[in-house]
Amino acid sequence: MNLEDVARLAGVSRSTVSRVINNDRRVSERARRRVMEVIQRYEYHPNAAARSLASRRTHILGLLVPDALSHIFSDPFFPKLVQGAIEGCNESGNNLMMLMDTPGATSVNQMYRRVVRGRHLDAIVVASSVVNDPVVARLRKDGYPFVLVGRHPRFEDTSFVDTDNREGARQAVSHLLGHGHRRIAFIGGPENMIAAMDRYDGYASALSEAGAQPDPELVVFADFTYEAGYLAMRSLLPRRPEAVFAASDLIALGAYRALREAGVRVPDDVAVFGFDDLDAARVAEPPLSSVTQHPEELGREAVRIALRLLEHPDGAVHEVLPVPLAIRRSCGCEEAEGAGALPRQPGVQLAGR
Amino acid sequence: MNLEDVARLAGVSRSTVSRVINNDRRVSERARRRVMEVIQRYEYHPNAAARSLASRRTHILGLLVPDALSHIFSDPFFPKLVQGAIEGCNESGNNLMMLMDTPGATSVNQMYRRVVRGRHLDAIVVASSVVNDPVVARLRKDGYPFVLVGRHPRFEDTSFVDTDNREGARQAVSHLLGHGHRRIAFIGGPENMIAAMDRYDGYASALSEAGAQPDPELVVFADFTYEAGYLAMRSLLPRRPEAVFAASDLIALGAYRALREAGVRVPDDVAVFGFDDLDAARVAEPPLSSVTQHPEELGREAVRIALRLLEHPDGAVHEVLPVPLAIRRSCGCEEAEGAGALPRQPGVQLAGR
DNA sequence: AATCGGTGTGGGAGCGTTCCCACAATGCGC
DNA sequence: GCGCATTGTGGGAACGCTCCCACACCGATT
Repeated sequence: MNLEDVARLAGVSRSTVSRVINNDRRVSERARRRVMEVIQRYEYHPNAAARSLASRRTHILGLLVPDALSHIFSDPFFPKLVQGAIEGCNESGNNLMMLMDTPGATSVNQMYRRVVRGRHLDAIVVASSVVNDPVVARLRKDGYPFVLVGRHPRFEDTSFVDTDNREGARQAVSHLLGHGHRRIAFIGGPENMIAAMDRYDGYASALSEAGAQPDPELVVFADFTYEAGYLAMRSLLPRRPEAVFAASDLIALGAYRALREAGVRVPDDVAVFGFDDLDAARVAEPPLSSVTQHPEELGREAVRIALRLLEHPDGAVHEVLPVPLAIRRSCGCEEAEGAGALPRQPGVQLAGR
Repeated sequence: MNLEDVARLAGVSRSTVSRVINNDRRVSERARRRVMEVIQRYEYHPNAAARSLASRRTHILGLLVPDALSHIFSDPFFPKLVQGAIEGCNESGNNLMMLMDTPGATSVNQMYRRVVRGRHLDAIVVASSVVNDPVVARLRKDGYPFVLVGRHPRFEDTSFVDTDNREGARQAVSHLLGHGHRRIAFIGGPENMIAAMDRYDGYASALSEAGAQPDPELVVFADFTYEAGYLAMRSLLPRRPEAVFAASDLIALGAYRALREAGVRVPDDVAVFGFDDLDAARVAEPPLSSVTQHPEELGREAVRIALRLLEHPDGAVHEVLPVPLAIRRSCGCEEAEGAGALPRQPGVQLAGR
């Protein structure tokens, strides 16, 4: 079943059918109706390959995520980002192709050749977040349309969406300062990740607003993981911080563990603030105050920007998403009623079989 | 840059270049060398659309995951599955397209039309897991190549990969029985999920091997979530179980919470066994014994089977992956040295900036 | 009555491959 | 020296669309 077949069955020409499909308005109502009828009856759908070949548009966007070796998929950030990107594609009639630099089998080089130079994609969303990703430079050189998730320090003319990491961190630390804490520790992510450093900058800027400055003794750069948070907190304990700002919830939860083992109470002895607002923050004990970010939004917006880029190739778009604080008990606040506690009613089905 | 250009530059015909690219052996060594040189120099890569159009192969596989409304992405299962599927594609020179039935925007119907009938894909991996998924019936009717992640109770002639849910559950419960427990509770997943019911069957079969049978009082069907586990455990507490087999680690961790709140010690008062062996199981307190499954393997194998299906369209493949137990402390065992405890050495960088 | 812009329609060319058939060149047995 | 596989090569047709140009037809303008 192809265009020609539909045309024959509807008694019109190939061109007319094509116009109907592409919503060209220069088609009589009568012709349009007859074509639509045939299309409906035979469940016709134009062949994607032929369409791409003729129109030079594949309606496929790529999403490049970091290599599998990293613990990247134990953090819900990427899954949510993927979900948002798929939604962004669905709402615009596009498709999402996953690109991942799996170790060994396919080098990023091979993948680049195959996918980018093979014209498989209309544009690409790069969610790699490491400062010196060679892919970015290459995409720029090839003039390939792409959008970054997470800003890039150089390359002002490159489009990106980002969470307002700096401002979120600043607010969180200001909040801790508001509780009267002065010795506020920082447990951060890898120093080669822009988002991680932006959060550090926010921490430093909140302190400086209060007339203080970061105490190197109270600052640790680690990984965005539970284990790293645990170890970092253990190393910080002897320095007697009054509060801890963790650059991710996973880190904060690892810190919880170290504090619990040391018999230190949260928030009474040490206040804790996280970043991400994962589900796990809500159900932690005590519920973890955290900076809210929405990776789904990041994904969805990145796709939208990529699509806009195809229409207006010049004109870089920079978009920064807001980061409200989710205030719970771990910072020392009384939690608002129902803000996150577990429900008390069973509401689950109790049954044998 | 296209085939013809390469041909001209190499002083051969279009056909010869095509043969070189497709590893056809009927090419002289001399011609092959000259063609390869040109390809290398200009970084030529064949146009995907043209290729698909002529060869009727897109080298794209689809991965259909359940709709976004579900909490599906807070469980690491799907992310890992996706990762495995990407690896499977990369190692075979294919690409992975994500398909998700996002609510509203695009109905599964539209997506089906666009992607399946538009010949966008060579085959599709269905990871939906609900018994009555209408997509499965439709794919069968259309004779479209597809592989299920998770077995399907009907449709014996449909290929699938699955975790050995029944056997994993059986072994876990046998293990608990081996510790001398008799009143073993079960907290399961949704009753319309095959995997969830397979785990229940394993539970029941372990009991029956021991001459017992499930006590309806001790069986709860819930969701694969932390909250559901928490609520289910609360409802079970009055029934005084000696042990609990949770059909997922998230459930088990929710149960931990309910037990802790009630002042019940694990494993001293109640032993707990989970399913999945998430990272979180290893770092839980006490470390959670769990049935190990590998969603990455599931994804990778599903892709391999899909590819095999393209070569041999008849001949359904059924593959069931083994599920070793990860024994830790929550079931009452002494944990093996280093089997999962958190490291004691800092090993993180301590620094200001 | 001749001219004009606007609207709907049809058909040819082209997108960049693969596949098939034709054919030249080579080596071999007789 | 001839036929005859075997090997390497070239070119046409096809894949199923989109895009562009040509043209028929209409009512309105001169």
